[in-house]
Amino acid sequence: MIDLKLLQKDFENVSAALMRKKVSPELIDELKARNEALKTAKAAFEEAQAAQNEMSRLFPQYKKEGKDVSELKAKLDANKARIGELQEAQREAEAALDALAMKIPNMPDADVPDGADENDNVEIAKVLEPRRFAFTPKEHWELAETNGWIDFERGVKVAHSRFAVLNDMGARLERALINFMLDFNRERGFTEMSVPELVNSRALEGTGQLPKFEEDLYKTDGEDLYLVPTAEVPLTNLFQDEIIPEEALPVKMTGHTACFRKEAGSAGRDTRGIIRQHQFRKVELVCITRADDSDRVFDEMVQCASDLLKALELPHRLVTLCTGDLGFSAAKTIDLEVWLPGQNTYREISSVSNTRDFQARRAKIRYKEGKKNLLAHTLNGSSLAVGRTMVAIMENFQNEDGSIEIPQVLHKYL
RNA sequence: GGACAGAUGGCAGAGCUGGUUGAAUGCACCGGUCUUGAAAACCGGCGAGGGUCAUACCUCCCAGGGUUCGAAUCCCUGUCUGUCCGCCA
Repeated sequence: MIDLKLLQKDFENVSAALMRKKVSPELIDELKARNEALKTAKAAFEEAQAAQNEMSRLFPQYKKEGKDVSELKAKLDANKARIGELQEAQREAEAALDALAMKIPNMPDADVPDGADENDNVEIAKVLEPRRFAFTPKEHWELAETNGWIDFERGVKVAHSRFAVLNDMGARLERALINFMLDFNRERGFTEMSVPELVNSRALEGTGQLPKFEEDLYKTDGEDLYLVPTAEVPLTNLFQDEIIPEEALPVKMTGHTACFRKEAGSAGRDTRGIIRQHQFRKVELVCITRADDSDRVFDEMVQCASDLLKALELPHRLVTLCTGDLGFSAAKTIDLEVWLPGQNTYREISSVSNTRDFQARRAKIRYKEGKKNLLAHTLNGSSLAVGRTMVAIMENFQNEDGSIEIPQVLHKYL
Protein backbone atom coordinates (compact mmCIF):
# COMPACT_ATOMS: atom_id res chain seq x y z
CA MET A 1 0.00 0.00 0.00
CA ILE A 2 1.21 3.47 -0.68
CA ASP A 3 1.93 5.84 2.18
CA LEU A 4 -1.29 7.75 2.82
CA LYS A 5 0.46 10.17 5.14
CA LEU A 6 2.81 11.06 2.35
CA LEU A 7 -0.12 11.47 -0.02
CA GLN A 8 -1.61 13.95 2.42
CA LYS A 9 1.65 15.78 3.00
CA ASP A 10 3.04 15.84 -0.51
CA PHE A 11 0.02 15.45 -2.73
CA GLU A 12 1.67 16.93 -5.82
CA ASN A 13 4.52 14.49 -6.03
CA VAL A 14 2.62 11.40 -4.96
CA SER A 15 -0.16 11.96 -7.45
CA ALA A 16 2.35 12.69 -10.17
CA ALA A 17 4.09 9.39 -9.44
CA LEU A 18 0.82 7.47 -9.41
CA MET A 19 -0.26 9.04 -12.67
CA ARG A 20 2.92 7.75 -14.25
CA LYS A 21 1.56 4.34 -13.40
CA LYS A 22 -1.72 5.23 -15.06
CA VAL A 23 -3.78 5.79 -11.94
CA SER A 24 -6.46 8.28 -12.90
CA PRO A 25 -6.47 11.71 -11.22
CA GLU A 26 -10.06 11.12 -10.15
CA LEU A 27 -9.05 8.02 -8.27
CA ILE A 28 -6.22 9.85 -6.55
CA ASP A 29 -8.55 12.64 -5.50
CA GLU A 30 -10.98 10.08 -4.20
CA LEU A 31 -8.25 8.41 -2.23
CA LYS A 32 -7.35 11.70 -0.61
CA ALA A 33 -10.97 12.53 0.14
CA ARG A 34 -11.63 9.14 1.71
CA ASN A 35 -8.52 9.43 3.79
CA GLU A 36 -9.65 12.78 5.12
CA ALA A 37 -13.15 11.48 5.72
CA LEU A 38 -11.77 8.70 7.83
CA LYS A 39 -9.73 11.12 9.87
CA THR A 40 -12.80 13.24 10.60
CA ALA A 41 -14.94 10.23 11.47
CA LYS A 42 -12.25 8.89 13.73
CA ALA A 43 -11.82 12.14 15.61
CA ALA A 44 -15.56 12.36 16.33
CA PHE A 45 -15.73 8.76 17.48
CA GLU A 46 -12.74 9.08 19.77
CA GLU A 47 -14.04 12.27 21.29
CA ALA A 48 -17.32 10.61 22.25
CA GLN A 49 -15.41 7.68 23.60
CA ALA A 50 -13.21 9.88 25.75
CA ALA A 51 -16.31 11.47 27.26
CA GLN A 52 -17.73 8.05 28.01
CA ASN A 53 -14.54 6.90 29.67
CA GLU A 54 -14.38 10.00 31.81
CA MET A 55 -17.95 9.65 33.02
CA SER A 56 -17.54 5.96 33.65
CA ARG A 57 -14.68 6.67 35.97
CA LEU A 58 -17.05 8.62 38.23
CA PHE A 59 -19.14 5.54 38.86
CA PRO A 60 -17.10 3.82 41.53
CA GLN A 61 -16.61 7.17 43.27
CA TYR A 62 -20.33 7.86 43.39
CA LYS A 63 -20.98 4.45 44.81
CA LYS A 64 -18.33 4.85 47.44
CA GLU A 65 -19.82 8.16 48.51
CA GLY A 66 -23.31 6.69 48.40
CA LYS A 67 -24.46 9.19 45.77
CA ASP A 68 -27.29 8.53 43.35
CA VAL A 69 -26.03 7.21 40.00
CA SER A 70 -29.25 7.24 38.03
CA GLU A 71 -28.63 10.62 36.43
CA LEU A 72 -25.09 9.66 35.49
CA LYS A 73 -26.32 6.39 34.09
CA ALA A 74 -28.84 8.18 31.91
CA LYS A 75 -26.14 10.41 30.48
CA LEU A 76 -23.93 7.44 29.79
CA ASP A 77 -26.71 5.57 28.07
CA ALA A 78 -27.38 8.51 25.80
CA ASN A 79 -23.73 8.90 24.90
CA LYS A 80 -23.40 5.20 24.35
CA ALA A 81 -25.96 5.30 21.58
CA ARG A 82 -24.03 8.12 19.96
CA ILE A 83 -20.81 6.18 20.17
CA GLY A 84 -22.45 3.30 18.36
CA GLU A 85 -23.42 5.53 15.48
CA LEU A 86 -20.05 7.21 15.30
CA GLN A 87 -18.29 3.89 15.37
CA GLU A 88 -20.41 2.63 12.53
CA ALA A 89 -19.58 5.74 10.51
CA GLN A 90 -15.90 5.31 11.26
CA ARG A 91 -15.98 1.71 10.14
CA GLU A 92 -17.66 2.57 6.91
CA ALA A 93 -15.11 5.26 6.22
CA GLU A 94 -12.33 2.84 6.96
CA ALA A 95 -13.74 0.11 4.75
CA ALA A 96 -14.23 2.58 1.91
CA LEU A 97 -10.69 3.83 2.18
CA ASP A 98 -9.25 0.35 2.43
CA ALA A 99 -11.16 -0.98 -0.53
CA LEU A 100 -9.68 1.76 -2.66
CA ALA A 101 -6.19 1.99 -1.20
CA MET A 102 -5.54 -1.73 -1.54
CA LYS A 103 -6.09 -1.45 -5.28
CA ILE A 104 -3.72 1.47 -5.83
CA PRO A 105 -0.37 0.32 -7.22
CA ASN A 106 3.03 1.30 -5.93
CA MET A 107 4.73 4.49 -7.05
CA PRO A 108 7.52 3.93 -9.57
CA ASP A 109 10.99 5.11 -8.68
CA ALA A 110 12.03 8.43 -10.20
CA ASP A 111 14.58 6.73 -12.47
CA VAL A 112 12.08 4.29 -13.99
CA PRO A 113 11.59 5.22 -17.64
CA ASP A 114 8.16 6.32 -18.81
CA GLY A 115 6.45 4.07 -21.30
CA ALA A 116 3.23 2.46 -22.38
CA ASP A 117 4.17 -1.21 -22.52
CA GLU A 118 7.00 -3.69 -22.87
CA ASN A 119 8.15 -2.08 -26.12
CA ASP A 120 9.28 0.93 -24.11
CA ASN A 121 11.46 -1.06 -21.74
CA VAL A 122 15.08 0.00 -21.78
CA GLU A 123 17.89 -2.45 -22.40
CA ILE A 124 20.77 -1.82 -20.02
CA ALA A 125 23.20 -4.66 -20.76
CA LYS A 126 23.84 -7.71 -22.88
CA VAL A 127 25.68 -10.66 -21.39
CA LEU A 128 27.28 -13.34 -23.56
CA GLU A 129 27.20 -13.37 -27.33
CA PRO A 130 24.47 -15.56 -28.91
CA ARG A 131 25.96 -18.52 -30.66
CA ARG A 132 26.02 -18.58 -34.47
CA PHE A 133 24.28 -21.60 -35.89
CA ALA A 134 25.36 -23.28 -39.10
CA PHE A 135 21.79 -24.49 -39.45
CA THR A 136 18.36 -23.09 -38.67
CA PRO A 137 17.81 -23.59 -34.95
CA LYS A 138 14.58 -25.28 -34.01
CA GLU A 139 12.05 -24.21 -31.44
CA HIS A 140 12.02 -26.01 -28.13
CA TRP A 141 8.76 -27.89 -28.56
CA GLU A 142 10.13 -29.59 -31.62
CA LEU A 143 13.36 -30.46 -29.84
CA ALA A 144 11.46 -31.65 -26.77
CA GLU A 145 9.40 -33.92 -28.94
CA THR A 146 12.32 -35.46 -30.87
CA ASN A 147 14.24 -36.05 -27.65
CA GLY A 148 11.21 -37.37 -25.84
CA TRP A 149 11.64 -34.93 -22.97
CA ILE A 150 8.17 -33.43 -22.90
CA ASP A 151 4.78 -35.07 -23.36
CA PHE A 152 2.25 -32.38 -24.13
CA GLU A 153 -0.73 -34.60 -24.91
CA ARG A 154 -0.68 -36.55 -21.70
CA GLY A 155 -0.33 -33.40 -19.63
CA VAL A 156 -3.56 -32.21 -21.14
CA LYS A 157 -5.10 -35.63 -20.59
CA VAL A 158 -4.55 -35.75 -16.85
CA ALA A 159 -5.06 -32.05 -16.23
CA HIS A 160 -5.88 -29.41 -18.78
CA SER A 161 -4.36 -27.39 -21.58
CA ARG A 162 -1.14 -25.62 -20.57
CA PHE A 163 -0.05 -28.59 -18.48
CA ALA A 164 2.79 -30.81 -19.62
CA VAL A 165 4.56 -33.94 -18.47
CA LEU A 166 8.33 -34.22 -18.38
CA ASN A 167 9.71 -37.60 -19.35
CA ASP A 168 12.91 -39.19 -18.21
CA MET A 169 15.74 -36.85 -19.20
CA GLY A 170 13.34 -33.89 -19.19
CA ALA A 171 12.32 -34.64 -15.63
CA ARG A 172 15.91 -35.18 -14.58
CA LEU A 173 17.08 -31.98 -16.16
CA GLU A 174 14.38 -30.08 -14.31
CA ARG A 175 15.48 -31.53 -11.01
CA ALA A 176 19.13 -30.89 -11.79
CA LEU A 177 18.39 -27.26 -12.55
CA ILE A 178 16.53 -26.76 -9.30
CA ASN A 179 19.36 -28.27 -7.30
CA PHE A 180 21.97 -26.29 -9.16
CA MET A 181 20.17 -22.99 -8.67
CA LEU A 182 19.53 -23.54 -4.97
CA ASP A 183 23.16 -24.45 -4.39
CA PHE A 184 24.31 -21.46 -6.40
CA ASN A 185 22.16 -19.09 -4.36
CA ARG A 186 23.13 -20.68 -1.09
CA GLU A 187 26.77 -20.02 -1.88
CA ARG A 188 25.86 -16.37 -2.24
CA GLY A 189 24.42 -16.15 1.22
CA PHE A 190 20.77 -16.94 0.55
CA THR A 191 19.22 -19.28 3.08
CA GLU A 192 17.37 -22.16 1.50
CA MET A 193 13.73 -22.39 2.52
CA SER A 194 10.93 -24.83 1.85
CA VAL A 195 7.55 -23.16 2.21
CA PRO A 196 3.84 -23.90 1.83
CA GLU A 197 2.52 -23.90 -1.71
CA LEU A 198 -0.97 -23.06 -0.53
CA VAL A 199 -1.39 -19.69 1.14
CA ASN A 200 -4.23 -17.73 2.70
CA SER A 201 -5.74 -14.47 1.50
CA ARG A 202 -3.94 -12.41 4.12
CA ALA A 203 -0.60 -13.44 2.62
CA LEU A 204 -1.78 -12.65 -0.90
CA GLU A 205 -2.93 -9.23 0.23
CA GLY A 206 0.43 -8.69 1.84
CA THR A 207 2.35 -9.11 -1.38
CA GLY A 208 -0.31 -7.48 -3.57
CA GLN A 209 -1.88 -10.32 -5.55
CA LEU A 210 -5.15 -9.64 -3.73
CA PRO A 211 -7.59 -7.98 -3.85
CA LYS A 212 -6.94 -6.93 -7.42
CA PHE A 213 -5.79 -10.04 -9.21
CA GLU A 214 -7.97 -12.78 -7.86
CA GLU A 215 -8.86 -14.00 -11.36
CA ASP A 216 -5.25 -15.10 -11.88
CA LEU A 217 -5.22 -17.37 -8.87
CA TYR A 218 -6.33 -20.94 -8.27
CA LYS A 219 -8.43 -21.11 -5.14
CA THR A 220 -9.41 -24.13 -3.12
CA ASP A 221 -13.09 -24.82 -2.68
CA GLY A 222 -14.58 -23.78 0.64
CA GLU A 223 -11.30 -22.87 2.28
CA ASP A 224 -9.30 -19.69 2.45
CA LEU A 225 -6.37 -21.20 0.61
CA TYR A 226 -4.89 -20.41 -2.78
CA LEU A 227 -2.20 -22.14 -4.81
CA VAL A 228 0.88 -19.94 -4.83
CA PRO A 229 1.53 -18.02 -8.03
CA THR A 230 5.14 -17.55 -6.91
CA ALA A 231 7.26 -18.38 -3.87
CA GLU A 232 7.50 -14.66 -3.30
CA VAL A 233 4.14 -14.85 -1.51
CA PRO A 234 4.99 -17.36 1.23
CA LEU A 235 8.61 -16.22 1.54
CA THR A 236 7.85 -12.53 1.96
CA ASN A 237 4.90 -13.13 4.25
CA LEU A 238 7.00 -15.30 6.52
CA PHE A 239 7.76 -12.04 8.26
CA GLN A 240 4.31 -10.48 8.34
CA ASP A 241 3.52 -8.71 11.63
CA GLU A 242 7.11 -9.09 12.73
CA ILE A 243 9.60 -6.57 13.95
CA ILE A 244 12.96 -7.83 12.80
CA PRO A 245 16.02 -6.94 14.87
CA GLU A 246 18.30 -4.69 12.88
CA GLU A 247 21.26 -7.05 13.10
CA ALA A 248 19.27 -9.81 11.40
CA LEU A 249 19.04 -7.72 8.22
CA PRO A 250 19.26 -8.16 5.37
CA VAL A 251 17.22 -11.36 5.34
CA LYS A 252 18.19 -13.25 2.19
CA MET A 253 16.19 -16.31 1.25
CA THR A 254 15.92 -18.67 -1.67
CA GLY A 255 13.35 -21.34 -2.23
CA HIS A 256 11.83 -23.52 -4.87
CA THR A 257 8.12 -24.02 -5.37
CA ALA A 258 5.72 -24.96 -8.06
CA CYS A 259 3.83 -21.87 -9.23
CA PHE A 260 0.22 -21.89 -10.35
CA ARG A 261 -1.32 -19.24 -12.54
CA LYS A 262 -4.59 -19.15 -14.39
CA GLU A 263 -3.07 -16.91 -17.04
CA ALA A 264 -6.39 -15.14 -17.39
CA GLY A 265 -6.17 -12.74 -20.27
CA SER A 266 -3.39 -14.53 -22.11
CA ALA A 267 -5.58 -16.84 -24.12
CA GLY A 268 -3.87 -17.66 -27.39
CA ARG A 269 -0.43 -16.45 -26.28
CA ASP A 270 2.43 -18.93 -26.24
CA THR A 271 0.12 -21.87 -26.69
CA ARG A 272 2.88 -24.07 -28.04
CA GLY A 273 5.57 -25.41 -25.79
CA ILE A 274 6.13 -24.77 -22.12
CA ILE A 275 6.78 -21.03 -22.13
CA ARG A 276 3.42 -20.30 -20.54
CA GLN A 277 2.03 -23.06 -18.34
CA HIS A 278 -0.56 -23.10 -15.57
CA GLN A 279 1.98 -24.87 -13.42
CA PHE A 280 5.71 -24.33 -13.52
CA ARG A 281 8.60 -24.53 -11.12
CA LYS A 282 10.64 -21.57 -10.10
CA VAL A 283 13.52 -20.90 -7.77
CA GLU A 284 12.95 -17.58 -6.09
CA LEU A 285 15.00 -15.02 -4.21
CA VAL A 286 13.37 -12.88 -1.54
CA CYS A 287 15.14 -10.28 0.55
CA ILE A 288 14.06 -8.05 3.39
CA THR A 289 16.24 -5.07 4.05
CA ARG A 290 16.63 -1.82 5.90
CA ALA A 291 15.05 1.07 4.05
CA ASP A 292 18.46 2.45 3.10
CA ASP A 293 19.89 -0.86 1.94
CA SER A 294 17.41 -2.07 -0.65
CA ASP A 295 19.14 -0.54 -3.67
CA ARG A 296 22.34 -2.36 -2.85
CA VAL A 297 20.55 -5.67 -2.31
CA PHE A 298 18.56 -5.16 -5.49
CA ASP A 299 21.78 -4.96 -7.51
CA GLU A 300 23.06 -8.02 -5.74
CA MET A 301 19.96 -9.99 -6.72
CA VAL A 302 20.12 -8.91 -10.35
CA GLN A 303 23.78 -9.87 -10.41
CA CYS A 304 23.00 -13.23 -8.85
CA ALA A 305 20.41 -14.08 -11.50
CA SER A 306 22.63 -12.87 -14.30
CA ASP A 307 25.60 -14.87 -13.01
CA LEU A 308 23.41 -17.92 -12.85
CA LEU A 309 22.58 -17.55 -16.53
CA LYS A 310 26.23 -16.98 -17.25
CA ALA A 311 27.15 -20.15 -15.40
CA LEU A 312 24.64 -21.97 -17.58
CA GLU A 313 26.26 -20.33 -20.63
CA LEU A 314 22.99 -18.71 -21.63
CA PRO A 315 23.17 -15.37 -23.47
CA HIS A 316 20.82 -12.83 -22.01
CA ARG A 317 20.14 -9.15 -21.59
CA LEU A 318 19.03 -6.93 -18.74
CA VAL A 319 16.07 -4.67 -19.26
CA THR A 320 14.63 -1.96 -17.04
CA LEU A 321 10.87 -2.09 -17.10
CA CYS A 322 9.13 1.12 -18.04
CA THR A 323 6.25 2.48 -15.98
CA GLY A 324 3.68 0.82 -18.22
CA ASP A 325 5.14 -2.65 -17.80
CA LEU A 326 5.90 -2.40 -14.09
CA GLY A 327 3.95 -4.75 -11.83
CA PHE A 328 1.44 -3.68 -9.22
CA SER A 329 3.74 -3.85 -6.20
CA ALA A 330 7.03 -2.91 -7.79
CA ALA A 331 8.75 0.45 -7.56
CA LYS A 332 11.44 -0.76 -9.89
CA THR A 333 12.00 -3.94 -11.87
CA ILE A 334 14.78 -5.32 -13.96
CA ASP A 335 13.93 -8.25 -16.19
CA LEU A 336 16.46 -10.76 -17.40
CA GLU A 337 15.66 -11.96 -20.87
CA VAL A 338 17.32 -15.06 -22.21
CA TRP A 339 18.19 -15.52 -25.84
CA LEU A 340 16.05 -18.10 -27.63
CA PRO A 341 17.57 -18.87 -31.02
CA GLY A 342 14.59 -20.98 -32.06
CA GLN A 343 12.31 -18.01 -31.60
CA ASN A 344 15.07 -15.61 -32.62
CA THR A 345 14.27 -13.34 -29.71
CA TYR A 346 14.94 -12.58 -26.05
CA ARG A 347 12.31 -13.87 -23.60
CA GLU A 348 11.80 -13.07 -19.94
CA ILE A 349 13.31 -15.69 -17.68
CA SER A 350 13.71 -13.70 -14.48
CA SER A 351 12.33 -10.56 -12.97
CA VAL A 352 13.83 -8.75 -10.00
CA SER A 353 11.78 -6.14 -8.18
CA ASN A 354 12.20 -3.70 -5.36
CA THR A 355 8.82 -2.99 -3.80
CA ARG A 356 10.34 -0.61 -1.23
CA ASP A 357 7.90 -0.42 1.71
CA PHE A 358 4.78 -1.16 -0.37
CA GLN A 359 4.45 -4.80 0.65
CA ALA A 360 5.91 -4.17 4.08
CA ARG A 361 3.13 -1.71 4.84
CA ARG A 362 0.51 -4.23 3.81
CA ALA A 363 2.10 -7.18 5.57
CA LYS A 364 3.38 -5.10 8.52
CA ILE A 365 6.99 -6.12 8.13
CA ARG A 366 9.15 -3.84 10.22
CA TYR A 367 12.58 -3.65 11.74
CA LYS A 368 13.94 -1.98 14.78
CA GLU A 369 16.40 0.84 14.41
CA GLY A 370 17.42 1.97 17.84
CA LYS A 371 14.11 2.60 19.54
CA LYS A 372 12.16 3.15 16.38
CA ASN A 373 10.23 0.58 14.39
CA LEU A 374 10.51 1.24 10.69
CA LEU A 375 8.92 -0.39 7.67
CA ALA A 376 11.32 -2.73 5.96
CA HIS A 377 11.89 -2.92 2.23
CA THR A 378 11.05 -6.16 0.47
CA LEU A 379 12.54 -7.43 -2.77
CA ASN A 380 11.90 -10.46 -4.86
CA GLY A 381 13.37 -11.96 -7.95
CA SER A 382 13.21 -15.16 -9.80
CA SER A 383 16.41 -16.93 -9.60
CA LEU A 384 15.11 -18.36 -12.85
CA ALA A 385 11.90 -19.89 -14.02
CA VAL A 386 12.89 -23.53 -14.40
CA GLY A 387 10.71 -24.37 -17.38
CA ARG A 388 11.96 -21.43 -19.37
CA THR A 389 15.51 -22.30 -18.45
CA MET A 390 14.94 -25.72 -19.96
CA VAL A 391 13.58 -24.05 -23.07
CA ALA A 392 16.70 -21.90 -23.23
CA ILE A 393 19.00 -24.87 -22.81
CA MET A 394 17.22 -26.84 -25.50
CA GLU A 395 17.33 -24.03 -28.01
CA ASN A 396 20.84 -22.76 -27.27
CA PHE A 397 22.49 -26.14 -26.91
CA GLN A 398 20.87 -27.92 -29.83
CA ASN A 399 22.83 -29.73 -32.48
CA GLU A 400 21.88 -30.02 -36.09
CA ASP A 401 20.54 -33.53 -35.58
CA GLY A 402 18.21 -32.28 -32.85
CA SER A 403 20.25 -33.67 -29.96
CA ILE A 404 20.98 -31.40 -27.03
CA GLU A 405 24.19 -30.78 -25.09
CA ILE A 406 23.98 -30.25 -21.36
CA PRO A 407 25.72 -27.17 -19.87
CA GLN A 408 28.93 -28.08 -18.08
CA VAL A 409 27.80 -26.92 -14.63
CA LEU A 410 24.88 -29.32 -14.68
CA HIS A 411 26.91 -32.43 -15.38
CA LYS A 412 27.50 -33.26 -11.76
CA TYR A 413 23.77 -32.95 -11.09
CA LEU A 414 22.79 -35.51 -13.69
C1' G B 1 -12.73 -36.83 12.57
C1' G B 2 -13.97 -37.49 18.43
C1' A B 3 -12.75 -35.78 23.73
C1' C B 4 -10.46 -32.38 26.94
C1' A B 5 -7.14 -28.09 27.85
C1' G B 6 -5.34 -23.48 26.41
C1' A B 7 -4.47 -18.57 23.51
C1' U B 8 -1.78 -12.10 27.95
C1' G B 9 4.04 -7.57 26.16
C1' G B 10 10.84 -10.38 22.73
C1' C B 11 10.39 -14.92 25.91
C1' A B 12 8.53 -17.00 30.51
C1' G B 13 4.44 -16.13 33.47
C1' A B 14 0.53 -13.57 37.08
C1' G B 15 -4.21 -11.42 36.67
C1' C B 16 -9.64 -14.17 34.98
C1' U B 17 -14.64 -13.40 42.87
C1' G B 18 -15.61 -7.23 36.26
C1' G B 19 -13.78 -0.51 37.96
C1' U B 20 -6.92 4.62 37.07
C1' U B 21 -4.30 -3.07 35.11
C1' G B 22 -1.70 -1.52 28.88
C1' A B 23 -1.35 -5.09 32.43
C1' A B 24 2.55 -7.85 38.62
C1' U B 25 7.03 -10.75 38.55
C1' G B 26 11.37 -13.09 36.28
C1' C B 27 14.59 -13.41 32.03
C1' A B 28 16.35 -10.90 27.79
C1' C B 29 17.48 -5.99 26.02
C1' C B 30 19.15 -0.54 26.48
C1' G B 31 21.40 3.56 29.60
C1' G B 32 24.07 4.66 34.19
C1' U B 33 26.97 3.70 38.97
C1' C B 34 30.82 0.44 40.57
C1' U B 35 35.44 -2.18 38.24
C1' U B 36 42.12 -1.93 35.28
C1' G B 37 38.49 -4.68 32.04
C1' A B 38 34.52 -8.11 32.37
C1' A B 39 31.03 -10.52 35.52
C1' A B 40 28.08 -9.79 39.80
C1' A B 41 25.42 -6.03 42.46
C1' C B 42 22.62 -1.53 42.49
C1' C B 43 19.67 2.64 39.99
C1' G B 44 16.76 3.94 35.69
C1' G B 45 14.39 2.65 31.03
C1' C B 46 12.01 -0.97 28.08
C1' G B 47 4.97 -3.70 23.89
C1' A B 48 2.27 -1.86 19.45
C1' G B 49 -0.92 1.35 16.29
C1' G B 50 -3.44 6.04 15.65
C1' G B 51 -3.44 11.22 17.00
C1' U B 52 -0.70 15.97 18.38
C1' C B 53 4.47 20.81 17.07
C1' A B 54 4.49 18.37 21.72
C1' U B 55 0.90 17.11 25.29
C1' A B 56 -3.95 15.49 25.84
C1' C B 57 -6.71 11.72 23.95
C1' C B 58 -8.26 6.86 21.42
C1' U B 59 -7.35 1.64 20.36
C1' C B 60 -5.06 -3.30 21.12
C1' C B 61 -4.47 -8.89 26.55
C1' C B 62 -6.09 -14.65 19.34
C1' A B 63 -10.49 -12.78 15.98
C1' G B 64 -15.67 -11.35 15.74
C1' G B 65 -20.21 -10.60 18.40
C1' G B 66 -22.96 -10.09 23.22
C1' U B 67 -23.97 -8.71 28.65
C1' U B 68 -22.70 -4.12 31.58
C1' C B 69 -22.38 2.72 33.17
C1' G B 70 -17.64 -0.11 32.85
C1' A B 71 -14.44 -6.54 30.44
C1' A B 72 -7.87 -9.14 29.76
C1' U B 73 -11.55 -10.67 33.39
C1' C B 74 -18.63 -13.06 32.35
C1' C B 75 -21.49 -15.33 27.78
C1' C B 76 -21.66 -16.99 22.41
C1' U B 77 -19.20 -18.04 17.65
C1' G B 78 -14.81 -18.77 14.82
C1' U B 79 -9.54 -19.64 14.25
C1' C B 80 -5.19 -21.59 16.03
C1' U B 81 -2.15 -24.50 19.56
C1' G B 82 -1.38 -28.62 23.05
C1' U B 83 -2.74 -33.60 24.93
C1' C B 84 -5.37 -38.31 24.38
C1' C B 85 -8.16 -41.50 20.83
C1' G B 86 -9.21 -42.79 15.69
C1' C B 87 -7.30 -42.52 10.66
C1' C B 88 -3.31 -41.90 7.37
C1' A B 89 1.63 -40.52 3.56
